[in-house]
Amino acid sequence: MANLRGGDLSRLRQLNSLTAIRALRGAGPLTLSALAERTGLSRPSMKEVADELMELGWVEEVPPSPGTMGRPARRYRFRADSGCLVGVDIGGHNVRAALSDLDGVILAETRQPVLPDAPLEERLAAIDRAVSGCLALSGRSAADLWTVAAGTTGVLTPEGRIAFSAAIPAWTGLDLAAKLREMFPCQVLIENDSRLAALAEARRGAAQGARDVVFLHVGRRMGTGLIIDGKVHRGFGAAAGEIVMLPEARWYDAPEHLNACEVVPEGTAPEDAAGYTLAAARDGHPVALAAVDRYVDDLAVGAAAMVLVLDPQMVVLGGGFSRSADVLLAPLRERLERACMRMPEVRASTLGDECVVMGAIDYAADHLDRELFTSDAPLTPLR
Amino acid sequence: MANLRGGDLSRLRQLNSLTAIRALRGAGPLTLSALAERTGLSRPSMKEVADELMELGWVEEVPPSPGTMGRPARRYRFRADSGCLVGVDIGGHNVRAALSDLDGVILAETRQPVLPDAPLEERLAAIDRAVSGCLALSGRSAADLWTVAAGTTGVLTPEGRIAFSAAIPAWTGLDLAAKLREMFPCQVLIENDSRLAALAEARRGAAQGARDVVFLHVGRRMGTGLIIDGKVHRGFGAAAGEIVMLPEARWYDAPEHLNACEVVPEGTAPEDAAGYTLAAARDGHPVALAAVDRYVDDLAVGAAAMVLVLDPQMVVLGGGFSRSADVLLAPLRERLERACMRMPEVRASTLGDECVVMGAIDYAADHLDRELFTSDAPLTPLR
DNA sequence: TCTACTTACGAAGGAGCGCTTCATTAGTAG
DNA sequence: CTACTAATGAAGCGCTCCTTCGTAAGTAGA
Repeated sequence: MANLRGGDLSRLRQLNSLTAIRALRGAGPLTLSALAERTGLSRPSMKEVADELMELGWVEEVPPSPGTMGRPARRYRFRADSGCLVGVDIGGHNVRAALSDLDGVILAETRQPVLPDAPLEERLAAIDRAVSGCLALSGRSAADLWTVAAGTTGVLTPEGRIAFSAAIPAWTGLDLAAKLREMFPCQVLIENDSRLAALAEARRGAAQGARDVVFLHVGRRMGTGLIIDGKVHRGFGAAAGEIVMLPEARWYDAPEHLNACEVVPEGTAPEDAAGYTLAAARDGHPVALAAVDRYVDDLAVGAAAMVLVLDPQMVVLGGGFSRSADVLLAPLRERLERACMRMPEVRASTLGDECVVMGAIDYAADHLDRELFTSDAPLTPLR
Repeated sequence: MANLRGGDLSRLRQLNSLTAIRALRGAGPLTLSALAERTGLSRPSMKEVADELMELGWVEEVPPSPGTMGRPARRYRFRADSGCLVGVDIGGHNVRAALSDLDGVILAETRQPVLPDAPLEERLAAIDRAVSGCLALSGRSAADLWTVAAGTTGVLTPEGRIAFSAAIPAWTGLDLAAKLREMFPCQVLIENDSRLAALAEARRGAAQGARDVVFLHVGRRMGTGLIIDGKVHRGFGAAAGEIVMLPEARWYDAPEHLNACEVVPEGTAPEDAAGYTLAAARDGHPVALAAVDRYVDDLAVGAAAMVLVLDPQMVVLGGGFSRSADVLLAPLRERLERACMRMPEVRASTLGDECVVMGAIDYAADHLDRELFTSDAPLTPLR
């Protein structure tokens, strides 16, 4: 029962303009005839719409494709380059950023290392450098920025404050949304990093095409992201997916099975320990295999809870340990098979370390689409 | 990226007609001027739309309201009576049905007792009697039926077959959707009963207005229903909410704590046992209180899992035991408070035994709305 | 009962948008 | 150079909504 407003002829024109933009975004440059066919409009009407969109700067003409029969047709394309979106992944050890055009096509990526216990200002400066780097690499300026979407570890509030972050001590309590709004003169969105990773996997990664996805971040810390009906599910208080808090789900201490294994050399840094165990398990070392078994036993409990609650089409394994998915997937599948009502597909992440920035870009693009296609306001001129 | 079709003037008229219907459904009979103001159309245009809707039978005129200044204004109302929806709750011991108009306003209700181990044909006959009864009570005929929505216990397939039902042995394997389609010459929808109860609570019960709701059916069997973003969440394989299958969630055997309590008199039928324990607990009987404590301990584990995964705005306690919500709510809240990241509101069901039929009606009404307001087909004449 | 006031009705005229039709134009193929 | 193909551009039509204005049908007060 959303919209009670009727419309007049300008509303119809607006609808048709948006339909044309949608068609162009979906299928590259199109001729007038192709556009008319796709939208169901007549050619003359389509022409008028296209002229108006050119006038406003949303669309531009490209040279006709040569070598066709008959008179060469005008071709139009959506000006995805008339603005840009930035995705930021603010992690403990790195700040990553990516810049894309309005279609979400990545144009530049940067990474800025930062220490987990670095003071607040230092991390914010790293964010600034990462974004500036992307702008420089792609030859854009801050004025071209339409949206900055940031993903970070920790529990967020619906307004974009950091309620708590174990990985980044200086982060807890920060009003990140406000800080970023000071830094960037554009729309700013904040989300949890696992949720953005889940979105990226659902849009361009292992779970492409699935509407309901459970993303499991397996690493030194456990995290999850839910995609429900194609959208990020954040929950009423932006606290969805925190099953790690439930002792009975056995997630909190699960990574210890890998860290405390005796195949790990004496004096290994805690963040590297699990890697040894997973590598040894791959080589068939029985002690390591037993540790992995205990780890997956625990992992499967929380995972089964999520699968039973949501019945997703797919489960995607991401995060640091998912580099060893070959060791983890089979036993995880086996345990889920036993526990679940209907077994979902279980896959390893295909996007790796860029998962979160990609998800941030997709999140920003989604937001833009919603603004564009659900608003009642007429299209505004660009530039 | 749903709709790539543009539209001509008839599409605009269609949009405005639907907007008018929506406005009329939302706010009773309206005068032309009021309608015009709400929809943003001019009065003359509104008149034309209204004339067309009257012609098609979707709208009719009602006598002007007397005692107003100025010339009396024509008033129009949506003809919610031009069709009807039926909701059916197929339980172990009863088949309930309710009939509503197209706005979901209940016009008749019936109940048909049936034995849990009754053969298939007998239960189907009870469904037929329950629905016929509603039609008779409201003076309608089967030809007025637009949609029949049925909720039943058990695990369903996405197509409306019964994959498994513990409560109704004869039910397992049945293609219920097909059977009901044979019986009723209209749209037929099948859903799990707990999901429909959840929908009813979210629309007209304890969780009114909440977009994300976890409904817990507590009784001799445990069940859940999820409302996410205002819609029933069924999952990819229609198996969402089956957390009772997970041993670590401690739901499966939870009711035993109440059944096996020593305050239950010797020889009590198993379905009545828990009632004694809950009643004794209300009276402060220490043994019963201890049993309730153990029960809620278990209940809270699965509930916390769902809350942590989804972060709903509200948790609603329904099902047979929710009649003793006064005994259960406080301890459940206390345990959730400890386990959860963000504490949702926890309330008792306000709809009681009619929960499922109401939910079925709401489900049918939702389906109708989607068909009406998202289709590209022009409005068809009624009658 | 009559008059003033209020509010809705209905008809007329105009503007915007999309449609169809048809002669024209700019290419390729032989 | 000619035939063929496919897009272009202009003209005319019909529909939907808009604004404006005189008229009609009630109530309130003298």
